[in-house]
Amino acid sequence: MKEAEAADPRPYHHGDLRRALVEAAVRLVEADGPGAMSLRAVAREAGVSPAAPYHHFKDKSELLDAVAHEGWEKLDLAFQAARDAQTSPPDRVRELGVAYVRFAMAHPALYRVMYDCSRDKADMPAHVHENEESAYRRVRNVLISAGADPADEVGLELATIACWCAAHGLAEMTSFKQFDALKAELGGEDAFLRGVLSHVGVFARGLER
Amino acid sequence: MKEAEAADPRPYHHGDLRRALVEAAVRLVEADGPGAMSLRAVAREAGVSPAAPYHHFKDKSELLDAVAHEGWEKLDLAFQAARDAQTSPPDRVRELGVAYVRFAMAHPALYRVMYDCSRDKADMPAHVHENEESAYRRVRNVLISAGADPADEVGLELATIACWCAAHGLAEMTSFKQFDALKAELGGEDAFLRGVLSHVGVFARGLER
DNA sequence: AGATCATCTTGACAACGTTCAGATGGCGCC
DNA sequence: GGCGCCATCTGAACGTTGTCAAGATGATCT
Repeated sequence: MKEAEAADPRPYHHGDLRRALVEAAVRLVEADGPGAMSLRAVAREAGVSPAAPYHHFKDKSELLDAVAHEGWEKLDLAFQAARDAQTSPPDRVRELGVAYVRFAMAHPALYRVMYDCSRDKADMPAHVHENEESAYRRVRNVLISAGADPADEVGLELATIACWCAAHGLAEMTSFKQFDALKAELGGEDAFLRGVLSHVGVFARGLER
Repeated sequence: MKEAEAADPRPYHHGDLRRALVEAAVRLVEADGPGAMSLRAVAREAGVSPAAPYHHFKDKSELLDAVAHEGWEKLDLAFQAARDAQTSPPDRVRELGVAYVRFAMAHPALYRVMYDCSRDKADMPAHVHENEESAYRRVRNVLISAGADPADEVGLELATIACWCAAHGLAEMTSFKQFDALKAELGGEDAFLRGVLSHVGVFARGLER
């Protein structure tokens, strides 16, 4: 085979399996859900034998890690867009949250894989992925540019975590509840998302103003 | 076999399989994680053949539904305790959140199953489980007793959703990040949880007071 | 007692993850 | 330029899983 699949160093025998496998995996995950993604199906899709993937990934879970990595990169792209939008800094925090939830709604299966992988690697103490970390930093920086005090390490971290939690919670929630009535009443999905994200302050009642 | 397993109507042949299966399933899930729970292992644990469960559950997923149901009931118990605690109504909202997260931390695998099941049944339009719904109502009622306006349907629902999202997000987060440094700095886990839940107000900056 | 019906077992099937011995072919070395 | 090496891929196999169909078992009702 001399297909010359337009890969930079034109590395292997096949063209560039590994890349082909990851792409096939992402496609299958997004099409039929994470549960339906079998190693054999991925190999089939890529046109290789069921054992071929084992020369590029030690495990099925390592393939899923690669899929998750792809997801974090896409999320980072969505963040970039929201961060560059021309809104006032405080609004930008909220818009980042909206962008996050919209990403999860656009790629529900991918989103699930991203978090499943994080969970399964939680045994290592204080381990963080690069991409996961970069997304975290991005939120943190927007908070600072929105007026948070960079010197208050603890407060800043708590705020970042809180943002993340609310956005992640809402993202998961919208994946199995439609809230159609609410959305209609509020005049659209965006209004709904902003509404929820704005309202989380209820937890703060009685503390911290 | 005439074991007479102390079941109310002493219903079946075996004693009360179904109950035994659900309990074995919960045990296995909590012990080795949701992924390690196989139908055959559950049957083995209960001392029956691999096909026996199919007379009580149409699917593996239906067994998992039962496990999830068990989980929602346990969560409801934890809520009950937090709701009956002698705290001022506004604090009670936050303590409900803390109780929720503590439940998730105490039963991480069960918690995961609860949400995986909800997700997988999201195809039905506007379908809600009874237990899921009851937990939802409970939060809503505490919000009302904490001073929320019961007449403002939309606002109340948004607030309930927001509480839920923040708590669920934090619950998931703590399942794969330890936050040990932060907890130490704040003087304990409870302080950490309260800190995050109190801080979610950042999303509200620029909107809603 | 004898029939009925839910309950449980046996045995089978396809699909899966994973492994291992061997085929294949591109690359550097002489 | 020929040769050998080693990464890459194949084929076949093993054990396990979810699921199903056909038969055995035994409690319950008349």
